[in-house]
Amino acid sequence: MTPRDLDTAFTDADDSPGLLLWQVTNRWQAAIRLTLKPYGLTHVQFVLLAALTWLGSEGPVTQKALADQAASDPMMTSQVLRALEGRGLVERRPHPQDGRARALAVTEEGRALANRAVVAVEACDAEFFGTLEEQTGAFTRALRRLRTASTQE
Amino acid sequence: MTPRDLDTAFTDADDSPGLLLWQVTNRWQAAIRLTLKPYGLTHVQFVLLAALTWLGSEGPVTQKALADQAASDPMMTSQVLRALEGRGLVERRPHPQDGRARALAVTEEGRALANRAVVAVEACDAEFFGTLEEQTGAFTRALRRLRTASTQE
DNA sequence: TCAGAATAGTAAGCGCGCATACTAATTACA
DNA sequence: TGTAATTAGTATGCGCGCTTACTATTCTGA
Repeated sequence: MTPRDLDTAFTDADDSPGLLLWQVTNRWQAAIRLTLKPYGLTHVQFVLLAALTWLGSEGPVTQKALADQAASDPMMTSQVLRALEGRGLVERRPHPQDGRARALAVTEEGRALANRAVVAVEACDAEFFGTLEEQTGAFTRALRRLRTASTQE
Repeated sequence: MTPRDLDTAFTDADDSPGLLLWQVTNRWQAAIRLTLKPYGLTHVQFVLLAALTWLGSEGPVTQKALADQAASDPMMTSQVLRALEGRGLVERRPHPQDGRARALAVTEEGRALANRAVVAVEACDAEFFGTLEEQTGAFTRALRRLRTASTQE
């Protein structure tokens, strides 16, 4: 197929890294959604729960700190954490030092769920990116470079 | 930082290709959104308008055919095309052969807008993926492989 | 000390991506 | 030919990603 009415530099839409990135991410999201369905978690819920579990339950973690760690925006973080709190997976106490902030903590149930779900997610990722074989490292490195580059702008 | 309470295979979250893919795509979407703002187009609107312009205005193009070409889902396609029709960028006539379908056509104004916007989008992509330099080809190939692999499942 | 700037968190709202369900028209097949 | 299966398109609804605007609290510096 040849474009007649569109002045594009690409012969085929399959050569556009942007479009491909978009399509691949949509498919990856669908795979993750399917994987997490048995655990009753959405992707963002899983990411925040896992990140909070990662950060540990000793020091008081604010929503801002969690959002930074998970690269999630503050609004989404606030909304999802309240949902997780409603399910008893997370606690949101007032922060001892900062009156504006929340002191987050994973419950025992939340930690257990995170650890069960993370196994499934990593298996899903391994399957999804498995087709890259020995090029997985280069692909991951490229993604890391793109992320930091677009942050600097 | 070391995970104490999460049993993960990754030392750092930056090693997960899935998380990186998600973050990079979010930043790319933000860049595209900013680029298309002066043209009054969202990303999906641009993709569908450009794809329809690409397909040409001679034969009757159905929404299904356009959705397949653009890898957009039928619901989104329907909704966005009605918005584009409201702005006079697209026409949605009844299909001459198939009573269920719509015969899509770009208006002159729509074609002109698509051609102006595509320049900006390709410049945005060039800037965004420019940091990959000579590895851009390998990156694009990896994305293409991931897309087809996840389709087969 | 105290007024202004910065920060943590939330409300409301918009467009996207997708799932489910439905209507109307077409196609396939017995 | 007539009925079943398929297909094009749309309504509804949910969660995501983000923007704007707002409150309450903390920090900063004259």
